Amino acid sequence: MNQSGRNINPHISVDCVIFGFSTNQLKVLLIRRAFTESSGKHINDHKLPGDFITLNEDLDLAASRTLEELTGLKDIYLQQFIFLGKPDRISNPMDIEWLNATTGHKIQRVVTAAYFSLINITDTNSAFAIKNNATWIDVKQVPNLAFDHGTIICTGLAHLQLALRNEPIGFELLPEKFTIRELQTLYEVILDCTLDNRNFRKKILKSSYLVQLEEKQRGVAHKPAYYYSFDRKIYEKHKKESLGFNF
Amino acid sequence: MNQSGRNINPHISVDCVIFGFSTNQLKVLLIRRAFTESSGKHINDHKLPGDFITLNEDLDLAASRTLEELTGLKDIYLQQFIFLGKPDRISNPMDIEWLNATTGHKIQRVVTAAYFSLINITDTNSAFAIKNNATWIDVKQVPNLAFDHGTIICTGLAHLQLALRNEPIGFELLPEKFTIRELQTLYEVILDCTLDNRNFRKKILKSSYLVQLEEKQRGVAHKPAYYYSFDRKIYEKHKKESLGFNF
DNA sequence: TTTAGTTAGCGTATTTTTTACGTTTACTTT
DNA sequence: AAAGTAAACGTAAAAAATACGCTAACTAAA
Repeated sequence: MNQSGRNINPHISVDCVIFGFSTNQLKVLLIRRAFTESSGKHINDHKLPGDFITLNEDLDLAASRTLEELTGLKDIYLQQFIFLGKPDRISNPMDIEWLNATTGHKIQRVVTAAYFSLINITDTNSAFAIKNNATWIDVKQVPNLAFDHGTIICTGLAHLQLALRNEPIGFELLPEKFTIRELQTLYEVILDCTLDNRNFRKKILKSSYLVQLEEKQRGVAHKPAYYYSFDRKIYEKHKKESLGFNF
Repeated sequence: MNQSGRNINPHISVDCVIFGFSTNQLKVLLIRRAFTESSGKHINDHKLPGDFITLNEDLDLAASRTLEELTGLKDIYLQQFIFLGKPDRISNPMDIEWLNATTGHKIQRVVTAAYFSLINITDTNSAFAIKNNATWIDVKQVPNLAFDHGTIICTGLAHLQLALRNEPIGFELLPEKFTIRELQTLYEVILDCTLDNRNFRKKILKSSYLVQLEEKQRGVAHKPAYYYSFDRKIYEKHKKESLGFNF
């Protein structure tokens, strides 16, 4: 089956670890994959979103295209974190059969650029996800995945953690306005640690780019919290390079 | 000229930003490129080390191969940092002509995996570099380079800085035994900052993986410094995750 | 209406780290 | 022997991080 399948480059693909934050959990968007092998065995598992690039497509644009197909959103936070180039990384016959069937190409060797992206789940249009058999799954409850996607997620999470330590990218996962407790919980689930609420709020309120709104929470059985928003312009203006180093 | 050139995959390449530290300077290994265009114009510039992968070669192994060809060393510290996938990133006719000539392929679109590596320059066998027209150049004095290699170096340096803040990888650039002043200078040139020698030594001597040797410097016109070595086993054993975050 | 439960927010105290800087020691050169 | 220089030892102050108490402010239950 030579060159009669989709108009793709069958050697280069992008995979996306799409992180979202909801109900105090860090979640990842996975695609349910269901098909029947030639042997008659029915497969029902999950995989990461991703696709082969088209013949002349920019890798970053391919990743953005994948995100938009699943969420309906443009200009989503997107960060490369690893590329996978072992010649034998696709060796499971089931995976090979599935790839050949879905691309119309005889897939051999694939080099993959992996990205992680951050989305506020409530911004997404669930119709897109439903149409593509995509579902949000708690990062701590990821099932066994196709290909090397489990490993990719672990690596993506490590890169997300490192990035979050150095830049306030967590805001990409939150709605326009949020409470300090929501921000703290976000940091706790991503960094997998426990933070003291009193020390956390003191620390982040020292920044000039966290803006307290006049609006407070409603309908909560405790003292209502103020809402805050992230002022990216102030952040970019006062962005300071961290000069410290761990030793 | 189809498939009659070198036995390579003409679509995927690796580029290496090889950092070395010498005479208190962070240096990068560049390849001098000299050839005559079909128009008769003589080109004499520099480029990063790199190569196309062979047909079934692992990307990481291709990068290691490139390093070994230039330095004679195996098992060098190697870190991926970016994957370049814009379809039009090779557009300079001179670069295209050079690629076609040196590969024996009609090169069109190239996707490149960029790595940075860290080498103690004195460990290298200069015969290898000489043979390959490679020369060490101060990172602050890099000339205009072929392709997008200038951009790749800048990005590589940023990744090196981030990595150095989080892990003591600077030791890869130093000899087996070194003084604290050498380590400090290394940090200063990579992070592009000035550190107080008294505070720097206090900080790093708190770690258990910096081992003071009995040997001291000789032939210096001031109090001789003690030599130290980096105990990787102690480091791996006591490696502690940094739980802090910048805000 | 009062009470209970819960979290937000304000706060103090202590510890740790960072930063700034002085001084003595120990070598080579003059 | 003196001078010059950097290593090493050190103190002090400031800043940041950590630990934790307590009051305020809401809803729900009694």
